[in-house]
Amino acid sequence: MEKKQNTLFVGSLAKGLRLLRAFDETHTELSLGDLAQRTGLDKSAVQRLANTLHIEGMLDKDPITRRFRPSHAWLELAYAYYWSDQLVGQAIPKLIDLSQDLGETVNLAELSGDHIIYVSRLPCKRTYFAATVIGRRLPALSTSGGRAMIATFPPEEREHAIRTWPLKVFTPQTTLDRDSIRDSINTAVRKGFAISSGQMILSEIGVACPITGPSGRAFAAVQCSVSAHLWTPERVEAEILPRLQDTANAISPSSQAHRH
Amino acid sequence: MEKKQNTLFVGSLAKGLRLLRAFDETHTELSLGDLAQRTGLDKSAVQRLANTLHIEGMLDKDPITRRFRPSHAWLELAYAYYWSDQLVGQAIPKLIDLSQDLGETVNLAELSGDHIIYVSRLPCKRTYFAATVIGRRLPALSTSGGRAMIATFPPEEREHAIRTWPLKVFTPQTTLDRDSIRDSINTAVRKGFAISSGQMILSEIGVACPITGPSGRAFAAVQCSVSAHLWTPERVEAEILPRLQDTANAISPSSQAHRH
DNA sequence: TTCAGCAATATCATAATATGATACTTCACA
DNA sequence: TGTGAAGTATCATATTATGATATTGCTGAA
Repeated sequence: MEKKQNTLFVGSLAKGLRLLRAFDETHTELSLGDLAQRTGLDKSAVQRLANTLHIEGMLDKDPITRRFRPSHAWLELAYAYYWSDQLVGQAIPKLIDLSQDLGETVNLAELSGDHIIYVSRLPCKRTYFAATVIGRRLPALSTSGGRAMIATFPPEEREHAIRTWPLKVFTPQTTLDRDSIRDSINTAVRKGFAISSGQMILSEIGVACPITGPSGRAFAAVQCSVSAHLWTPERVEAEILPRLQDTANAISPSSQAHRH
Repeated sequence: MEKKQNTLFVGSLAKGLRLLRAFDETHTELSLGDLAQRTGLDKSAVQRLANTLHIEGMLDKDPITRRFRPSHAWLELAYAYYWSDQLVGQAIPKLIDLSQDLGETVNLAELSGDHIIYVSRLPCKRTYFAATVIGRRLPALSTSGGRAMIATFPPEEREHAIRTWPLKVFTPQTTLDRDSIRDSINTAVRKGFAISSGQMILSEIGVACPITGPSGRAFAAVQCSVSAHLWTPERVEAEILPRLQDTANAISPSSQAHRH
């Protein structure tokens, strides 16, 4: 079978993780066959691995359909994550204040490679389900939060990100033109925040401020989403931005190292 | 080494999962030695497994302290979980409405064995960090949500739960007396909701309504927490309960099977 | 600076463990 | 009742994980 590098690598464990990652927003319930297909693993291997994950409580098994689903243990992992991320503990009370103050949806996003990931979300109004779920990963270049963070990078890195980081179409308005993304980020460099419209969801305006530590480089951002039917970018800048910026400034990451 | 049952069980995978579970609220950053100690695994095994988890992106490694931490992938798993749990999608918009309406913290709890697990939390006021984190598991008998659910069980099962399910002290007011818990649950049977005081946090009042499907048996509950300094149980029942109950009734689980 | 002590990392012969082909069973649907 | 697809069980084989040991690198004390 495929030889995975050296003796410090446990292949069976890696394969088991592939089963877990086979589940996503469109694959919520998978049979053995589905799992084999999605992971590219042998039928017997999937059988054994899935059985192990089931016994260990990582997968629920529907007794009638025999299909597997993520178990509550997946939420327990998120629980452990939250305690390990100091920034979240720092930020949560201030985000609550902000969301109550603004009456609009407030998010905490962290940089995760070339994507952002929503770590905390406080919905204040009905929105799409996808806008309420934590753990969502989006291309950093396409989000106000990502642009706000990239704007804090040194120029060469900034340019490298603009040139090479991935893009993906979400709405007809999603910008795939890297030059206009560069303009947007340059504006963020000057102004200290980023605004975007309709990138992820049509008629949605996003505004974000970076959370910068002593180094000046941001690994996280506070973001606010509002409806373009009720707001204009100008009003967002006038009414939302000041408090958003105060909140971002008040959340200073404690001195310890950050994930990269 | 320890022989784990049959040939349908992949020991290495199970061991890898043990590493993941070694992280919790008080163990947020673990060295190889820590991991070996907490999992009871051999030093070499831990080295290989942790290395694998790191390569696969499940553990972040601090380059200077060499210690491991949960990675963003743990949130991605939560993300996948949310899409797989139909109840959450059903409930979220209604919970948002409710929290805006009440101006108080609202939670969605599901039954997970003999514990409840918080699946969705909408904090409206500053609270303890622990009260904002999803994935928290608590003994069902000690929470208003758990009692509300148990109250929907057939009498024998109810009694079995009251007699055997675990209890744990969280505050000086946490009830360890199963007779008084039985009283509380019996009240919930009659009234259709449960109220508790100071069980998890001092000076906190919790009120919960079960979410019942066609079978009449609940696997989830909507719960609201308020400060005992500002509320009395009577006022909670008069002012919060009606809207809480409406919300719980409006969230009917779709017909598919539930995790057990 | 040197040294001691500890933890992380690398190596390797061994056999235990995962492998995957195959056969059996169950279930859904015709 | 029959057919096919999917889940389940078995087993001989050698690949893969094992864990003892050696090496390296780091931290703090002398």
